[in-house]
Amino acid sequence: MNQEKSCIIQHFSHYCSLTKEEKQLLNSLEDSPTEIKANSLLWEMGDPANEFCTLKSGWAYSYRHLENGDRQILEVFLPGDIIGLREFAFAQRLESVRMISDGVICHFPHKRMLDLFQQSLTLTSVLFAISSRQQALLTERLVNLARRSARQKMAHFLHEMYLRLRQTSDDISGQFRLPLSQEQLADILGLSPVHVSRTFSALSEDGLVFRDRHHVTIPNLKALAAEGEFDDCYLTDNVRPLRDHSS
Amino acid sequence: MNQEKSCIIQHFSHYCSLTKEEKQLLNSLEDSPTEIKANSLLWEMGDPANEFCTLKSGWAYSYRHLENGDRQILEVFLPGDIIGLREFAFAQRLESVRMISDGVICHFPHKRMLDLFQQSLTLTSVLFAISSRQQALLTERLVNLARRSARQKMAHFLHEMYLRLRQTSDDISGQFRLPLSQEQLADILGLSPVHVSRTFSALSEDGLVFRDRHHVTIPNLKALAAEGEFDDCYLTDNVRPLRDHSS
DNA sequence: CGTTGTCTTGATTACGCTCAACTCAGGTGG
DNA sequence: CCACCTGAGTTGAGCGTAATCAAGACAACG
Repeated sequence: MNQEKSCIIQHFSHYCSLTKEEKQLLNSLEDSPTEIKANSLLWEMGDPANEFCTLKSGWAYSYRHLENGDRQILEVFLPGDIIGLREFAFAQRLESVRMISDGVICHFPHKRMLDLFQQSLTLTSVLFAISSRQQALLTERLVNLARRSARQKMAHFLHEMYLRLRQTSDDISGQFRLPLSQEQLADILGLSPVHVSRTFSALSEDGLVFRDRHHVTIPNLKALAAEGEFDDCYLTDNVRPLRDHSS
Repeated sequence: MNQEKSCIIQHFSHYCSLTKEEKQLLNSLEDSPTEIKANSLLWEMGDPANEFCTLKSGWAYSYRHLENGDRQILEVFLPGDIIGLREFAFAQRLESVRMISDGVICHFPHKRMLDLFQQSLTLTSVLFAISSRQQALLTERLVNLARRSARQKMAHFLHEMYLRLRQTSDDISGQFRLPLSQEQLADILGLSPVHVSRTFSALSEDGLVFRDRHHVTIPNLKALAAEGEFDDCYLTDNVRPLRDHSS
């Protein structure tokens, strides 16, 4: 197939084993890889929406601005993720998307969704499953934002990021790079940057998380999970591989 | 077709005009209407998930329990809504669902999704669009919970409910029945029941919302929108009717 | 070595929570 | 018909978590 393993194929393969034809179809969708600089805007709320993107490398986030100048980050995208899936039903972007680091994205016009729907029942199901998973992440973040203390929010978020990173990179044994400023963390967690700093200190004092610049160490994953009431069922357990009749 | 207009057909028709065959297919999916009592549980988190439901009449909500006994309500479902769409990719329920009022639901096994995917490109697209819209609602609630004051949360939520109700019931000119206790409102908005009461009083004093038991009056919709920074683009504007090539 | 941006630390403030008492409406039974 | 009970909603007092404001530390970079 392709020398450099397509990351969208890798992503889809998490859900279901794919036939050669399906892989080819997916490959053809990921056809225009574009390099993109850290901190640059993919699109802004209100822009016309007629494609989504797959993130081949780098990190990105979607966010919304509020009238008082606050900003809420909605999702953090990692390599392999699909960006803008949510806006399939809309003519305009509902949220802005910005790169965190340098990266490569591929464009995927909404129109071609219909090709995918027509040509493969399996891929249709998988795409639906991916959308479901994104919703589950969002729901979890909602609960996190609405109901938990600053400590719990931080603990939960760090745990989630650790698990998501471990799913693609092979084991990283309690350590990872988190290329987010404390201001960005604040915008994710619904806190002030100042309080993010304090919360990090507090977690550190209790030996739950250590951090040096953007390098995070989690000495005891279970302890962190307990602190953040983290339950990974929305991330891992139950992702069900749906199968085509014909496969 | 069907004497009593199927509410799922009505729902789908919002997005796209449907052929006779498509309507028949949809009708066949909504095959086992079941009466269900107020306050009864549709399912609980952790239950096996192999179907979703369409809500023919009555209100329902999905929620999550937290360890400290708090509860977060994730979504409020109105007649015509699809419940449990998010869990398509999962083997277990990620959230519990409970009826608010007496109602009627129809079951729709996940397996039959594949029939739908195979038989109609249009319906596949519309289902995707419905899922997108639900995500948009969820995202909006997330921003609301994370970043707004109690006043704004209330204002925003009431405005959203008003618009959603107006989309199905014909014009209700600033008044509607909101069959939610203040405890339920608190669980939706991430507030304490006590503070919901205070916030209602505050909004009342400023003439933004009047309320008698479960009857809500909004004298000035624009003022309420301003208070809650409400922007309806996620609800109405941009829902794009996607069309099948063949139609 | 100075500049810049990010992070830290301290002091003060405020929004919403908790606890508790009270009101009120609706329902029940004597 | 009235007395009582119950559950929802209201109001007040005090408290706590996190926000805000402001000053200082620190690292990276020119």
